[in-house]
Amino acid sequence: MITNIKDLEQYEGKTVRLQGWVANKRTGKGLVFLVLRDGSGYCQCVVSEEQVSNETFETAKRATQESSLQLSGAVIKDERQVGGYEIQVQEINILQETVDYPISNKEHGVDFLIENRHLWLRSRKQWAIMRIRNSVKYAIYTFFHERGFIQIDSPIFTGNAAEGTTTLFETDYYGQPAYLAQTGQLYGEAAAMAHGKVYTFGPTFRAEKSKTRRHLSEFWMIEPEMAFYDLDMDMDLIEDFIRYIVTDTYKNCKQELEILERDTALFENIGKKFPRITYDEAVQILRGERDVNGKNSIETLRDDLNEIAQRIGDIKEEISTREATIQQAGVKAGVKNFNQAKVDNLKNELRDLEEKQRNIPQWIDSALNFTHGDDFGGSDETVITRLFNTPIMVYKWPAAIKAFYMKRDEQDSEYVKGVDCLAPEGFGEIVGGSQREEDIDLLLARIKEHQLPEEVFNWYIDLRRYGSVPHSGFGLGFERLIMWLTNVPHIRETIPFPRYYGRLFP
RNA sequence: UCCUCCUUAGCUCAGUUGGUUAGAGCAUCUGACUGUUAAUCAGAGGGUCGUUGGUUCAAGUCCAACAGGGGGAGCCA
Repeated sequence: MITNIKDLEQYEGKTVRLQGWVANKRTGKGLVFLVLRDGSGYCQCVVSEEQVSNETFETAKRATQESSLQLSGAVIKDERQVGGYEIQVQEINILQETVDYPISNKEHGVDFLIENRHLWLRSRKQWAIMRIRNSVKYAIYTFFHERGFIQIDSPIFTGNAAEGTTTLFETDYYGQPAYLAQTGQLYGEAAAMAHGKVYTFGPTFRAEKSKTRRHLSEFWMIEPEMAFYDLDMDMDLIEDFIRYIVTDTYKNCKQELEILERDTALFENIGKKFPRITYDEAVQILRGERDVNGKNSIETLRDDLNEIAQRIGDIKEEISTREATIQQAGVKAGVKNFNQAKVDNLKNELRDLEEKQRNIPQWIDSALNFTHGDDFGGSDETVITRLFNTPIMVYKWPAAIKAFYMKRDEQDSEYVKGVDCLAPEGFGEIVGGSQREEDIDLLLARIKEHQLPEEVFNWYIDLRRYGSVPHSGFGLGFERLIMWLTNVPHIRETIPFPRYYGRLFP
């Protein structure tokens, strides 16, 4: 019988049989340490020359990184180990000896790793990220199921370019043009009129030639839609939803978050009420005209700049000291190499800092000169959310920069009842939502204003023709959410096989 | 589409104002070491410096074009 590594605690002191792959190997005299992974976890397996046959010991020495094997041995409790247990090996049987596995335990560049994504998924951090992705997906289903929502699938082939703004993938659909869906929202609205509360959760496609760490061509979206919900109810739901996901992840993915070295401040602050501010207030905060918790956006940025300049000075000094050491006559090879490695690392850090040093003045400039009525850019969102330690809700947006289906504010018709939820620590937008326009005449007027083809929206307009009700919803980018929770630097790491501009394989 | 940076060993990167035979760490192989956590130490092998053209006595280094990639803007989740 085969045991999973995650279940080892049930077998302390007993002999078990494991199967998996060699994640890492270290050797000592008369000893081989194999770190085995089996998909469920990691476990160090010790092969001692004194305790096994010569044949078994030779086999252990032959086991290279990523070789597949089966082994049996006794389960020993050992607090020092990652899973808390290790195996005293008795027998090993190699299934396949791996030669020249491309990914080592040392650092690699993003491009190389993406090229080897099919193998990279085996790595520890990637393993943790995919498990969190799975856990969050399950939590999303649970959250909505517990609240009486029905999960509804929207089509992937659509005939209309929904909001008319973004570039879509065009394809041939039995001789007529069709587009890969960029949102399921309009279909969600139709389903909400059938079920009351629904949500879609599926892949969406954008053909923008974006090359940034926040964009994918194919990504997953969660889009709830609720009949008889106004904007306030929508915001309440967003807040409950985000808090539920974050809390659930903290509770169920402890080991994974540890592997990823995720700062836990987010999880400790998530119980606090999310501040709700209007777009106008957000603009004041951005321009530095209004402080948040005693912090001013512009001053914070200037402090950052000073700190960076300070650090750059320190690094340059350390580099010249170490280089002087290397230059000295009669320096031992070990000392020389050690210092050279330090210098290389420092130079890398220096490059990152100098990039920031170039960027921050632009951020300050963008913040100070922000024009009321514009949409926030990436840096603006960073500047605002840096001042908060919980997600924030920005609502009441200028109508001109939002989609045609958003309902106008009754008191202030230049604004719409839309909301963006921005994640803290500088992360930026994760949710965009709104109350929808339910009046058929107003909706028709908006479609005209936005110069959208009315014919393709006929079915959508029907929803206002027959029993129209106030309703609201929001959209959440699944990968953005995972990126925020795991704090990985690049969205490409949050999906098993990323698709983005220029990338179709593996 | 625009701005910016990069391309040197299997991987990550040094390589100064152009100047002898191209440098390191990791990985691989050999050896040393009773317990390592990305182990460490000693040694060995491993290169058409992205491609093409130009300047020069001499090009990894300077210039041009092209290709590939990173980051960002726009757009967005």
